[in-house]
Amino acid sequence: MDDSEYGNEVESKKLPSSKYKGVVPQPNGRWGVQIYEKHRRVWLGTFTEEEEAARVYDIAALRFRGHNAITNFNVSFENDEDYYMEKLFLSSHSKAEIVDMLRKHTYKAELEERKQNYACHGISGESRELLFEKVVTPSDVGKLNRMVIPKQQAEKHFPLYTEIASKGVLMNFEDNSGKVWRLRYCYWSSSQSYVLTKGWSRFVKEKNLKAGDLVCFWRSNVGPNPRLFMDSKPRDGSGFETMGEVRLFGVNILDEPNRDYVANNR
DNA sequence: AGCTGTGTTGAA
DNA sequence: TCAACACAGCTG
Repeated sequence: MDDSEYGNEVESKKLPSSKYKGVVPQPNGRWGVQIYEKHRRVWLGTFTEEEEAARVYDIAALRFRGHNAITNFNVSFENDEDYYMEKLFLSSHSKAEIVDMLRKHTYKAELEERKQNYACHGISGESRELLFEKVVTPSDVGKLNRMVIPKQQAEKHFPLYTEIASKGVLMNFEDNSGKVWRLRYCYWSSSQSYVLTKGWSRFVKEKNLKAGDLVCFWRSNVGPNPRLFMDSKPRDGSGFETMGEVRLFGVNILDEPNRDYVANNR
């Protein structure tokens, strides 16, 4: 008898199965990773190490299916700050963004960068200076797609010079999850108002902002560059649940309804 | 030329 | 939903 039935893996055409979920063998000995969603396969890249591939699957599973997803390794450090940071990181990126990072092998680096950011600035605002808050009006959250910044606050914190006032400037704000919001800020001479325009309606929609809710603006001068922050607070909060402390743990931030996933082929 | 990732199928 | 298998087509 020949040895084709056993011990001839080297020249055998049969690829070795992986013991890990979502991990499939590649002809060259590397490992592919895939996850399924709605009858469709989402390709997560190829990796040299089988275990690395398995961890990639786990990350995608957490992002796609929430923290109860079946994974290859135990990722259940409830109460662990690193695990919380990772959940926050996952929930503040779209599925497409996470898939992209996994495929490009940049997920770990980007997560670490976010953690560094957190360590430097904190999420609870201890290094942020509150600039001002505004109770949003019905027209701020209506169809005008703009928010008026009270003139006194605008001129104090976000001065615009006449040459560019009408054209406006693009400003980047981070919210408490680390998500960046890019908004146009300009002066409308017709109404003599300072307004946030392009990008504002997206913020309203995603934060589910209602008239009477609060929008807060901060600045941080820690680190190389000054940074701006904005986020919303519901109208009748206890007044204490700002951001940062409680409410961080135990919230199913990964259980949000699914949104945009578009496979990106490149 | 070698590799990745898709097309496809059948099992659970 | 899942992995197995074959290989088209992409990349360098």
